[in-house]
Amino acid sequence: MLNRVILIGRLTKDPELRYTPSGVAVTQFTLAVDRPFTSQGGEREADFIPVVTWRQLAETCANYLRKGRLTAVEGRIQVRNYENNEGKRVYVTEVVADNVRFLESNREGGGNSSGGGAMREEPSYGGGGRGNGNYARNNQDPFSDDGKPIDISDDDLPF
Amino acid sequence: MLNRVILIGRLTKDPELRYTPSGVAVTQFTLAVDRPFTSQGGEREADFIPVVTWRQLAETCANYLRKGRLTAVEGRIQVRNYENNEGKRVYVTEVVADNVRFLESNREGGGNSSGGGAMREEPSYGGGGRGNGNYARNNQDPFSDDGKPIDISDDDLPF
Amino acid sequence: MLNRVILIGRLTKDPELRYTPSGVAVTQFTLAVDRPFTSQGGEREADFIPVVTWRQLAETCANYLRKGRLTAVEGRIQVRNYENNEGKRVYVTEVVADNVRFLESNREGGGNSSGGGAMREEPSYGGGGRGNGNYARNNQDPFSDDGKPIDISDDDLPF
Amino acid sequence: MLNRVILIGRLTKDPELRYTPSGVAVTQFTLAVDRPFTSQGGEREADFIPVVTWRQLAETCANYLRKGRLTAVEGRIQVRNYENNEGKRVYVTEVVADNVRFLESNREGGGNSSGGGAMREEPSYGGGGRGNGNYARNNQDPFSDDGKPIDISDDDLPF
DNA sequence: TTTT
DNA sequence: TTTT
Repeated sequence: MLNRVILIGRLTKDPELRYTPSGVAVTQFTLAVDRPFTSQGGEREADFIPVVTWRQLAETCANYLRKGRLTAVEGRIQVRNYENNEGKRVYVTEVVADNVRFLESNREGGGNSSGGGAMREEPSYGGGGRGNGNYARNNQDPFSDDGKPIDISDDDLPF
Repeated sequence: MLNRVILIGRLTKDPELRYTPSGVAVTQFTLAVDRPFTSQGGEREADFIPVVTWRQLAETCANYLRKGRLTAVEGRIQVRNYENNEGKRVYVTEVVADNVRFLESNREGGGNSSGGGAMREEPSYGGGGRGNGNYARNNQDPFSDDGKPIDISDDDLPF
Repeated sequence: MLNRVILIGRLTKDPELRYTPSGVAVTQFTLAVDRPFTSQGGEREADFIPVVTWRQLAETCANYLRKGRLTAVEGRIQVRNYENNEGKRVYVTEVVADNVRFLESNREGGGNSSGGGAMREEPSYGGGGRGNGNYARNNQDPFSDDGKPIDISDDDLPF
Repeated sequence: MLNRVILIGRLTKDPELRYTPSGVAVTQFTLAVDRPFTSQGGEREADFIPVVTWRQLAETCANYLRKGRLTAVEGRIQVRNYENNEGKRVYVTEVVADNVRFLESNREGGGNSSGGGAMREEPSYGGGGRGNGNYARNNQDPFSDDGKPIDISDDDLPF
């Protein structure tokens, strides 16, 4: 009934913009979120949390986010599942973002530090597809555990 | 740097209380959280989100939560991984709760509706283990995707 | 840049539906949110937090919420100010809700306990006014500190 | 029953560290949080939200936060009230923080941009007072509406 | 009575 | 000036 997540962390890589078959933009990235404590043995001090954004927000994220940038994400936890090529059901947990805040502007080329852009998704119930439709089916998918792309289809559209 | 989750949903089963080898109580359950929208084809309208609680909070949850109860959970997303029996690294995403609210009291036996108990974890940095130490190694683990118990060890203690 | 609030509490009174001069529905109510601890002297164990909802969500809240009902609210903190009749600037802090969950359905008349309704605001940027326009200017306003209605005007529309 | 706030904004002034009569550290500051939209008339595009921190967290905030710094705050909404010098009950709404993240390190003197410190409050139920006890009773209080200090006393301790 |  |  209620499902809300807020994260602040850093991108582990540059984000990856793709399009569904019907041309809807999707951007995925992973946030490294430092834990507030250290483990006994000193290991594992961050969680690596997959994030998905859709449509206009996806395009803005692809344009402005880069590896290492401090970023705030608001969204909800989604557990989707699909059948992998061995016929096994695989569960993927990710955060579907509806609000992303760029806490660090780009530093290269003189580096303004004037705040950082921002974006909030405006839900478009039944809106038409955007984007150019070139679905990068064979892209490396950082969320797949077997190095194969996850089939992101229009069925995965969050609304 | 910041990792906060708030969920309201219903338990898919009775919670499961176990103990780590050193005797720390752990309770796991899954929350079914209805999505605010319906999918095009009418399928998949809830997320099933695994939740873990530790120590005193684990024992309170095991005592008071039951299948179907409406429950609020506050915590953080954790991504742990372990090697399964085929030598493959498996990633487990779950919510480590530090606050659980029982939004429905028990209905059986006359059913008071007087509010419902509550529990907030008091972090005990370096505190001693509680519980009786009988680690139920062969219990069915609802989080495992292959029907085998996940090795929950003291390394998984969140603080 | 980010402003998110989640509350679970009980209504201190029935909600109050009004309309702005241009006919936009507004519903206000106060949530009593119990604190997780008791004060030394045993006093003050709840916060009383004013909540505002707009448009369709306002109408749904007015229809379904009642005094005493357990309710979850998601929104943002807003600090507005206005000049009172003594020419003094008064600051009003309230939660502008965009998501309200009814955690208890109505009990009277046989009492189904089958979940409770829910509502999420769909932001309508520049949308037309709804409602019948009868602005109850002389209604008792529970948020006013002097028994006079706070001038809720179209300037207060959150988007 | 549940009361959670997360804010990202900038300090409007340097924070102010004081001590209660029994020597407990308190730091107050105001966060300017930009709204995600602009008003019709172009006015009021930020909320100015008062924040209070206690004990160790208060001292860390006083040490590291400065006017203008981008800062994340996690906590709960608190509505306290006191009687002002005209015998009138005044209501003060503020966020009691238990987690503060410094999203910008200090820029002066070469300016590292290496992440920023952080602090999470460890609740000390019934713990003894810290600090040196010099309660600055006549300090200017930024939260007072009449230029007089609000009586922050040990009764206001959040636990 | 405010931040960038 | 409050809810259960």
